[in-house]
Amino acid sequence: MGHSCCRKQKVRRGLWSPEEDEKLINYITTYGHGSWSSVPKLAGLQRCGKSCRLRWINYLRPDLKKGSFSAQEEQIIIDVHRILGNRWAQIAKHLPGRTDNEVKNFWNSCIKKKLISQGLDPKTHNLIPSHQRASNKVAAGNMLQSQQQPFSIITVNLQMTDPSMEMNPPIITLPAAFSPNAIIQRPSSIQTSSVPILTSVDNQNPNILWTVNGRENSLDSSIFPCVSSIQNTPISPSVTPSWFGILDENCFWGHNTIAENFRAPRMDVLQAQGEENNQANEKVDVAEGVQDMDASFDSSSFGLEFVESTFLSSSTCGDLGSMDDLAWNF
DNA sequence: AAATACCCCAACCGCATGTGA
DNA sequence: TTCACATGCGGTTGGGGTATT
Repeated sequence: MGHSCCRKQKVRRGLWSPEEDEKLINYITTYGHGSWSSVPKLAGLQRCGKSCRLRWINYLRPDLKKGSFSAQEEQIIIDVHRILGNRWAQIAKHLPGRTDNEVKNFWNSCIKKKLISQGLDPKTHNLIPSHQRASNKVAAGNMLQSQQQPFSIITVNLQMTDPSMEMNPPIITLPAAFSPNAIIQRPSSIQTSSVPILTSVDNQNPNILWTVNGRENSLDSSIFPCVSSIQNTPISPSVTPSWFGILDENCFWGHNTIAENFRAPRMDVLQAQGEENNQANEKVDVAEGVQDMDASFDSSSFGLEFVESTFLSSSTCGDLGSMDDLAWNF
């Protein structure tokens, strides 16, 4: 089969020779790549444009970082992958000099195994239950620990204090005691895109605005002029979320202090479901929502900009000099 | 020393999306 | 609006190197 660009002429395949590399480097450094499809002809290469592009991006580019990944880079990959899943190109953007292919290979050859050896599911980053680790089987119908906990109802109450709300997203503060299985209600008047960040709760240190992966971000609340609040009815006050955000139009998601992801559907969604089911079934729906978290994580369509902003804020903690990294591009 | 298994990673493949005629 | 082509992305493959038997 081959690429459409390869059918027109005979093309070489396989590993690149030093001579081919030299030709490509000479051409691109002199003329730039312009249209990749015309590069091989102009550079005197019997390769397809796609192959040239890949070779340049993954290997020949002068700004590439050579050598093995540092521990810090590895941690960044793990952190971003936890949020974005297998979006290698997005992950690589957080690692200057690294390519998506390189990150992907490193993940598949090293990190994946490391996580598994630590008892973590490399897809979800959740702890693999011991019985699954032993048998590598998922018992149908089994519920995670977090799913078995009771849930409470939380109402997000945003107070718009700034007319430039859309440009300055609000902080949402959480009550000290907050159940990770809470149902969170967002006022329908608030668009998802305008609520990009939610703050965390730390019972021990109320001054911390939010934390990710146990790291603290001492962000100045003045950055986010809009103030809001959440009221809830805690049932499981011993567990507080370390962070959470918006998954999509229908639900929130987050991560709690017992290292379990949770997902909370919107109240109005639940109510719609409740018209068909009785109250008992509604609780099951919530549990299933949490269970679906793992499956939906990779393919979810929540705002990447938000996620990246959140990640950058966390990964650069202690290095928060550049607040540009925290820009909200909504 | 030879055969085999395993691992890493460069490169390829197919699909999705973007762009311009 | 449609079509063709270019580009970008993630999954997969296969060759070469290394470890093990």
